[in-house]
Amino acid sequence: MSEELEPISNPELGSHDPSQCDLAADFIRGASLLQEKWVMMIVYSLLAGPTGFSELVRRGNVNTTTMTQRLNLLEAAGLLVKTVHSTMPPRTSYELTESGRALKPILEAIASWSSEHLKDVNLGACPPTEP
Amino acid sequence: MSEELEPISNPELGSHDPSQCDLAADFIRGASLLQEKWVMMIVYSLLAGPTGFSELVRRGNVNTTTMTQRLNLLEAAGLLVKTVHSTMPPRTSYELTESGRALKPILEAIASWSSEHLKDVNLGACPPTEP
DNA sequence: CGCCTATACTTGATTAAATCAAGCGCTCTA
DNA sequence: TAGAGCGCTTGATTTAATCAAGTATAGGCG
Repeated sequence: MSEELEPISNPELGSHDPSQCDLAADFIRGASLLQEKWVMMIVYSLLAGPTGFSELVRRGNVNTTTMTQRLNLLEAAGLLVKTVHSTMPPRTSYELTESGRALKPILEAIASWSSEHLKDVNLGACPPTEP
Repeated sequence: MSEELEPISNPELGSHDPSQCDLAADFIRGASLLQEKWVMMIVYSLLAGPTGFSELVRRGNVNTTTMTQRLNLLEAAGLLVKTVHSTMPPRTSYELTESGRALKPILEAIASWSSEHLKDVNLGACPPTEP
């Protein structure tokens, strides 16, 4: 099973200067990855430390099919590494690489941005999900 | 037509401490919005200044249906304002609010992060899209 | 020992979302 | 006056996410 990530759009976003294309292209590469559903959530969750598959599924309330796919994608992109501890009671753990950990300030910035600018836009996330 | 944004997951992402719930909840609110397809691209594009509908469609290579939906969502979230200049040669422009402009450092951080950590992961974005 | 639960997935069916294709009212340019 | 462009909307199609179920096996429990 191979996961492919296709770029989200053509290059010219704001700057039409070809010398600036790299900047826009960099942004597109990063944004294309981060805007994939669950990606930021998974990375955020892994900031706390290495985690197993089922634990990730439980935390994010993601179904296993999608989680497998996203983890493969993130591994291919070099954001995390999968370590198989034992094959047959399946016991795996996922851990961020340096690239993954480098996203920490960005994710924190998103959190503080939304606390400042998204106060009223409530989606009803926090309190009740488990009894 | 009303756009609804539903939260992407349950709360406990890394911290199980209820006093930290707000931090995680803030992150989820922000990430749920930003990971919507095209959202970051649109904001990035609008950083250059107010832009019309068709221009945004051309820049991002997004189809009009999705663009309308995303713009409504972003307007509802308070990231941009729509200004109708004339009703009947339809001339509208979309402009970032302060909330939207506050995302600039975050988007720039994403660009520089991917230039440092995503070099090899090439998606074939930049050069050819239009003949 | 045999029963039960848990892990890390895969496979196939269903549902939700994004994209394509086309069109509308209107005005400005050629 | 014919054609192109603007800012959308509607309906059909393609693509992606989610649900439901199953697999092999280790370890705890009575």
